[in-house]
Amino acid sequence: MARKNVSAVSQTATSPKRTTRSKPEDETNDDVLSPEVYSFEGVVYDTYQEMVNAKRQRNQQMLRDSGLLTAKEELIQMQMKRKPAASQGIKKRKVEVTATERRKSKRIAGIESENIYVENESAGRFTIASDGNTKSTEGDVEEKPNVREEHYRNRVNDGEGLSIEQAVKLTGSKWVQETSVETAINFVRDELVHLIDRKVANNHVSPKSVRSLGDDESLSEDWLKTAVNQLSVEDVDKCVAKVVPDRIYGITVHPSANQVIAAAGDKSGYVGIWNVDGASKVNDGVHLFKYHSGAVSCLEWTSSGSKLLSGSYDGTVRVFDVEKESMVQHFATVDESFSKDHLGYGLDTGYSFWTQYACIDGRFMTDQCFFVSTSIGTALHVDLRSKGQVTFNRQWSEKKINTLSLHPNGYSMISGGLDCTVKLWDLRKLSKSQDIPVAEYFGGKSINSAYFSPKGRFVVATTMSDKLDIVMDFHLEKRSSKPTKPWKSIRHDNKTGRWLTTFNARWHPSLDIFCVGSMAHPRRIEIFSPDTELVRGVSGDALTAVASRCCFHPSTDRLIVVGGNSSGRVTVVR
DNA sequence: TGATTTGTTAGGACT
DNA sequence: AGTCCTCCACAAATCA
Repeated sequence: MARKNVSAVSQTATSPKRTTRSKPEDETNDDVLSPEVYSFEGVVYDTYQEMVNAKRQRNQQMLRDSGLLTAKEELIQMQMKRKPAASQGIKKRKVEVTATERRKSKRIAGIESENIYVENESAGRFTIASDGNTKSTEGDVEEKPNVREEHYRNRVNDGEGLSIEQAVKLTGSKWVQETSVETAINFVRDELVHLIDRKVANNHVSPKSVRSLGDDESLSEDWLKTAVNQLSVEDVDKCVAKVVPDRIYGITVHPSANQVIAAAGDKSGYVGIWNVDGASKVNDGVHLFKYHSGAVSCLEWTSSGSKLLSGSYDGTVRVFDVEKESMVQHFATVDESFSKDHLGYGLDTGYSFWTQYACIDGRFMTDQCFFVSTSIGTALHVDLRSKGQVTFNRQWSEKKINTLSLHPNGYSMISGGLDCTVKLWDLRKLSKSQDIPVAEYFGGKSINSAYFSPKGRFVVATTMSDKLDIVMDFHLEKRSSKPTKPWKSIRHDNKTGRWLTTFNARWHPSLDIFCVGSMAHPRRIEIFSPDTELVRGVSGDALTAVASRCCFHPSTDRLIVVGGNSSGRVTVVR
């Protein structure tokens, strides 16, 4: 029907050339506005309908050619074919269902409950306030639940150290198995203790990973490229384990050169340690503890590997001392109802206060000095060595500070948080009045995290404006009116939504590469190097969920990355 | 102005 | 296979 019109190249759909021709009989419309020639892409059609059909065909073809349809299909397939979650790791104990009768509400019947308390009711029903006020946020709940609140802010205790047995038992009947306490104690005594680097612990020698900085010829760019390209996550049975019950907020790897011991902290205060290659007949290598009552956002081993520091939203910093077999409380924020002698006295300002971040002060080879940031924009330094005191407590922001990072020079520190800026501070020049940052980097939106690279050349900031911003030599910035510009800005979807822990790009402890989770399909963990073009997204059968928090093993002989997801599973990439 | 609500988002547990 | 639950994440819009 269609005639090829060779001379119609100039005829476009927007400027049809009008010519007269005889109308088909069925077309009775004499309206001058109706086009008399139905031309589309150089082809003249007899009827309007034919032209429309041709146009539709063209559009269909365009859609097919674009690959959108197959991409859509693949996406659907991907979601349909979603693999079941890896079963290795902690398991809920099966609760025998013996009840044959339907449960009746004692509350509705008006019967007082005895010895029952709300341990952790989901939000929207009961909010258990820290100061002992129990407020129901829903109007239909008239009776207040019988809440047992033995400890300040619902913490696990009032500050005493916990034994391994206690920490295991606190995980609750849901998770504790008959052999849990025994296997955990054995793991600490037979494995963890032997992984402590005595030279580092006793002689204050820098750990191996730091010592090999830059001088090692084997760490060439080629080596790095090969190592990164060799990373994989394929074996579901070996690479993934459920380590904690809830969403992972904090993750780290033990610094031992030969073993992979991953530790993860979750939203509700659990800490799980996974001896990745240490599965036995009685235990699959995962040991679960609970010694916090709020999200464990930070986990960090001392460089000798003898202590695991944990910072939690519950306002406490604890240290799992492998040799003492104890989870010792190092720091706890309290309000003014406490004694003034209490370390952390008066810091807790109530409702909207919590401790967001904690990290070891890298200047000293000890867990006794650490930094803490808070939801109200303050940054603290605690030194337990001499008098055991808060060395400084500075208001560095109007809003929450998500991370702190100290430059290897020992005095340049950056803070990043909801005020959308990465601020540079000089710890030698903290004024008596209000601190003014040396420099500021504006990230557009909130800063999820900002860290100095191991040698301090770069800062990588993960921002809510969907970028990974790399700033070079930020610590050298001087006070000036010029805003700091990023050296590189990598587009990166950081919209994790409220069910997923936010992304934090984190450096290798001694190499200039960093890892970060990703929303991309298939799920992957990304590795970037700022000064080379090295970029890799590692995906594989074992990586089925978004790894919100990732970190590198300190080894420079081989690369190992661990990632934690929103169901408490840890994935090992190596 | 501060307070409150809503949109976004993924994964597993349960029925 | 489908429904429910998560709800100290943050941004933007709307309310008081």
